[in-house]
Amino acid sequence: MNQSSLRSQNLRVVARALWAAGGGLSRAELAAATGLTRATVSRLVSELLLARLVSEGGPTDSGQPGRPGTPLHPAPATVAAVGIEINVDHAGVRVMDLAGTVLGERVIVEQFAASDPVGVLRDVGAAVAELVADVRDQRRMMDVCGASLAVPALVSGTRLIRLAPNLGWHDVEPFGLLGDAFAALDAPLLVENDANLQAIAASRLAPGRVIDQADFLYVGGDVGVGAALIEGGELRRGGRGWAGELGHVTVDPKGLECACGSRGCLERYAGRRAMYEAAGLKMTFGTHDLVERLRAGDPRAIKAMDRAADALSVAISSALNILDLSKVVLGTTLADISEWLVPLLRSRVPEHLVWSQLQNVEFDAAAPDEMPAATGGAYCMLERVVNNPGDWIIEQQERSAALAGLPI
Amino acid sequence: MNQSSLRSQNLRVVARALWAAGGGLSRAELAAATGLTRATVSRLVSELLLARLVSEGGPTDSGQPGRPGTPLHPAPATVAAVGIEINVDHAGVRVMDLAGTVLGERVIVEQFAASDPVGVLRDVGAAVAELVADVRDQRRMMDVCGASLAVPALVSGTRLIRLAPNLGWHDVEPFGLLGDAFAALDAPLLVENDANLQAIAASRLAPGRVIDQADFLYVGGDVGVGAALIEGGELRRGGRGWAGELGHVTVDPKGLECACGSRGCLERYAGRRAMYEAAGLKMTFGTHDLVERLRAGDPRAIKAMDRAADALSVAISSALNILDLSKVVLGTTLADISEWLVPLLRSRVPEHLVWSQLQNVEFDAAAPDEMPAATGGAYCMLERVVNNPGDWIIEQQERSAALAGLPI
DNA sequence: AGAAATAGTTTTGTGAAGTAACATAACGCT
DNA sequence: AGCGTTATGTTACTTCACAAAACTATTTCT
Repeated sequence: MNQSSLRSQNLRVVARALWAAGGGLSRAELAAATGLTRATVSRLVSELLLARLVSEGGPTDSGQPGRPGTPLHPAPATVAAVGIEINVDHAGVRVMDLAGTVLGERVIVEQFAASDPVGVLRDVGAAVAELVADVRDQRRMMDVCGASLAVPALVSGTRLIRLAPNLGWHDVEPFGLLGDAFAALDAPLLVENDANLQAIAASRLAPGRVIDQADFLYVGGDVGVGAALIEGGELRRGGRGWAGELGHVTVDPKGLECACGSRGCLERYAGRRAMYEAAGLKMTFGTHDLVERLRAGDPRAIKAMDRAADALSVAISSALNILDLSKVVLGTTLADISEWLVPLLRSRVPEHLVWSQLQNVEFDAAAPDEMPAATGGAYCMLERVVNNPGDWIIEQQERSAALAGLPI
Repeated sequence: MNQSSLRSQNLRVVARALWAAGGGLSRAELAAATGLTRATVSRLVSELLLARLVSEGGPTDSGQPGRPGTPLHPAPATVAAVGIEINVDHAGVRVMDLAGTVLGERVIVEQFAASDPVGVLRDVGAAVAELVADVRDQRRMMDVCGASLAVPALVSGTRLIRLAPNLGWHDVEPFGLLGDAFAALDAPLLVENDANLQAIAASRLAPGRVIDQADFLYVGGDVGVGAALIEGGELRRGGRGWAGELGHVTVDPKGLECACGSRGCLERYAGRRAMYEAAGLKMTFGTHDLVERLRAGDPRAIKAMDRAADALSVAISSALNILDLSKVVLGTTLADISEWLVPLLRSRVPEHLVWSQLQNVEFDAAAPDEMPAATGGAYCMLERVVNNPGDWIIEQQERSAALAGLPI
């Protein structure tokens, strides 16, 4: 470490403090929050202002004596990220700025099961480029700091989709397939498992603004069951990013056969397809049908849900025993039926826990969001900037230097 | 962060680089390894030499032209840590220096099941003080930088034993019970679950010297089954330090009843007690009897082991799916029978894994060690010094100032 | 013996944050 | 309105850690 890394470290500390508070802090308040002196904070803030990552608010009437501070905020609509999600029954794109404001979005309801990745990604890439152009037209100017692509898949590194059984994709490298218009954005792309990004969305109110006690197991269900681990507000990806594969945890070694070759996988009981089959329903977009049946008290639906709860209890308790977590957040399909599911889990999960005498388990449903994985992905890319403002500033300087070097 | 934290950060970087290499690096080599300049490394090393954390070796005949470098080593026998472990059938104490050399040890073979924590801890504390005094007599001088106490228990924070079913202890705070002679050492005490510390021992060759690819699930068996997670050479403790409770993961929801109140817990099949019962053996110290029967090809023993392997396959695969780990290290009891166990696990575990097509699972037995948890605990306390040499130096200065202020 | 090569030290320079004083801008009292 | 009080933000100067470069020391090779 040298002095310049000290500087960028403090730049980061200041930025994180401002984002964590959701903005509205003055320089003096930031100094108090970070332990740095007002002079140092002033200098760092002026750099963030120059880079247009932060903007100054109007003076506030505090009612206190003394010179009022100028509140600072994450800069609106100057730097933005694109979140993309592709799932079995829909795709979605969302553009979000550093403040967490959604600048624009598109949803495409369509079946992507057994689809052709080349065509799908080309269309999605074009839609992204169009959406970004629209947003840029409306607002004055906007830098795209990154894009994320959420897929129900095992992803290798941050680029390669190894296996997406429910889409019928394997070994797809999306970056090249999103097309020239997307490439022209010149934004880094993060390819990531959808449950991982949904979990990030569930742990934050806005980019860099982690909710209290953000240590939980996220369980999101769709056709399959995906899970992810949040510890201290951070996603635990595991070595290859495949952590949280709860869907194929064995809940009954003598149970139902699964497409994966094993027996008694959680997915065969608590996946959306499994529950719909057990409830005698036809698969459609969303969970409207199942919720309606449950609300009506349909015995087959209730039985399907009960069986799912049993399986989930075993798998979730295993995860909690292994990970030492005491909070579970349900997302997507499972959030939709949480009204019925959570009471069952609340009574059944502790039966399997070593420490149920010492600590309660908390169950929660994630806030409703049409495209939680796109949201989480956008958070990720925005936080790359907030967590490394120094790198972003240098990158931008290089970019504008390159532009100046190549006159139009 | 300020300049002094920059300094201590670099002190740490240098110390970690030296320890990671196992010593023997010259200042110039350290500079190359850390990216700092030779001048800076020189200054930092002189500080470490002054604090007696590092010592200079004799000149080496490299055969290369140019002035030969002076190799630096972790200082032997100047700073040491005490590792203590208490388990069902034995207790052990080990004193280890910064180089990883065992300066002295004691083993007490005795039954501690349903024991009185007050008496046990008093005796152990006295044994520790005696051992340290012995070592100090032999060597010139020695600072004790910390002590660790490993117990088969759920530990809260780093002090309180909440629940140790197999010892019959609950809500014990060991620090005060280890006695005045122990307190006179004036060393911080870390109380920790035994499997956690065994896993640390399994991930290192010496203090601060992490083995390659130190990402694994450690599974250690004794009366119960304990597990722990090592990721990137670091222990993942979970929020309360209870991570890795594999022993009570449900491997069969309709299985055998367990003392914990649940059914089909792993421990009921793969714990030492369960295996001994199934093999028709009487519990004794160690696993000698079981190993002998297995070697002789006794069918009951083989069947017991096979049933354990089945249960372990389910629990381990759940853990690997959830954590995205692809390596398992077996310790203690399970390491003793790994010759028979590992081939079974190698074929059965992948059946339950989502990514078994994409990645192999590696199984290993931990290196034999009479008291792995004491070793791991000593590593922990020694690494506190290596990872924060600046803090240690300040602490020592304060200590000697206090001594000077209170003349004998 | 002298050149080349490498190790470690010394000196000087740079840059980041701390310190302290000051300018600025509000409130409140007389 | 005028003045003191209080808090914010800025400026000039100091401190300190690391970088750069020159220098000394010690070895091998020719």
